[in-house]
Amino acid sequence: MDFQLKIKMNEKLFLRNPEESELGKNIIKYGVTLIHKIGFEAFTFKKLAQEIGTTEASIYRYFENKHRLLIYIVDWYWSWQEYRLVFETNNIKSPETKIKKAIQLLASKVEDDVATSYINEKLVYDIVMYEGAKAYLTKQVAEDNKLKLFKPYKDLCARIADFIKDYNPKYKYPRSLSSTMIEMAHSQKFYMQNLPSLTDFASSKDEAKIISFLEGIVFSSIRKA
Amino acid sequence: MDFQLKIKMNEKLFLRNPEESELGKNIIKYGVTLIHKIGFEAFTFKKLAQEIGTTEASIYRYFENKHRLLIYIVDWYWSWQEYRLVFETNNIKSPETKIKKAIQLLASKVEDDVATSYINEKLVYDIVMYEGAKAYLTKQVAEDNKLKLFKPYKDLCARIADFIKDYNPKYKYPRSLSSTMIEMAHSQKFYMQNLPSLTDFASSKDEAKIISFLEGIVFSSIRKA
DNA sequence: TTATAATAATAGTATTACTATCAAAATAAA
DNA sequence: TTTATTTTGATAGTAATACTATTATTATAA
Repeated sequence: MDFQLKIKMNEKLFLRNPEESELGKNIIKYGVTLIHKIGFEAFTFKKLAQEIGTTEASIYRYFENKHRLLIYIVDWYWSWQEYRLVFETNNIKSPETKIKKAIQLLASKVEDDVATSYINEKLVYDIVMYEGAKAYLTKQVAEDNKLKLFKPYKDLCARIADFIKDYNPKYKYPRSLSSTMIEMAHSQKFYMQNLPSLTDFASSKDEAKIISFLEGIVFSSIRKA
Repeated sequence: MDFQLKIKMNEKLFLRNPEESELGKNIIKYGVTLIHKIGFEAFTFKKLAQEIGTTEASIYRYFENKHRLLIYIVDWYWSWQEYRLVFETNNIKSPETKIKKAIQLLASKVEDDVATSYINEKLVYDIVMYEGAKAYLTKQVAEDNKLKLFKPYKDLCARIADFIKDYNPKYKYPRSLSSTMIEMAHSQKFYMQNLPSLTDFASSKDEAKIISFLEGIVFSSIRKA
């Protein structure tokens, strides 16, 4: 048995579908490694072209600009996480277990999944942690939103919000709690690694504590009186 | 009686102290309005110079680059919020009241305070909401942190964490809860305005709901069993 | 085999992110 | 009040960024 996960990406993200050619896949693959290495601000299509052994102009045929490529990567990540969540919670009844699974998937160290050939999930996880917010923290957020570029994030958020509603239909803020949980899974980890005094977690060994912290927040909030 | 709030800024933020000259104050004042207007990505020192009626080179004598100016503004904001918190919680005993005050200060619409002459707090609030995370989401976060550029944020976080510890000394994650609360006060508002399906808040009229949501998260987490 | 589509090679432009120099103006010290 | 010092303005210049355009070459599909 040999399965391969294929995520259908929003067509507005690209000018030419990167999945449909070697060059396209290389743009994603080396785009991920290069953004991971030098950061999104220093990242340029020229540097990426050198890395791949192609030209700037060729990359511009796939992506309008580097911001779109960032959203592509981030979208891919949220879709991937949603897929994992659906898979892992399948056949599970208990909303509590489902919520815990969600937290665990978002906050645990990512293993290099074999499900996708040319995308390194570990690196993508870091990119979302460091650069993810930059996808929407822009002046064009309204335009980009109209093109549904943030749908994967919203879908994941809605799915977890549904678990929360299942757990306690009377809780008033399921979506806000869901987005809080998702955001904090990533940013508490960023803080832990870079600004540890903003957290109660010391080394990366403290991953279990992040999970305990998030479970605490979520379940104490939605516990029925 | 006429008081004026003066915040002492970290010297590493600038090459020349902008508070000590007209030009310097204009850089801050019009820096704030211009970043608010066009966003941090599109913002350049050249455009700012045109706005002020000075030259690019003159601005570079105050700030090494636009990222430092952003941190300056963001730092000013966190210091200002901490000052307001200290002021508003003075003489209050109850940690519960103090925590509620903190939430209210962070999540409520900012009134244009007269305490500071040349800085428009309302605009700064929006800048922190839209651009604040970009201050630390960079590859140089470690370096910048060594220069103590994030101290104001950490100080505020630590202060609220202390309230939490007062409320319940046994709660295990006071700092993470504090940073969660601070972050979410801003980002739930951003979502409400731009990506409302990530929240349960509709219009900006729903500010009270954000406060109720945050209070729910915080107090249910730290309530003693 | 030819048509068509994708890529490489090259060039070019406006803007960004600075640095350098020197003169003019404002301020402080003698 | 003159002189010295500091701050600003004016101007120039550079390397890199963020693109667009053109044409030749190569791969793929009809």
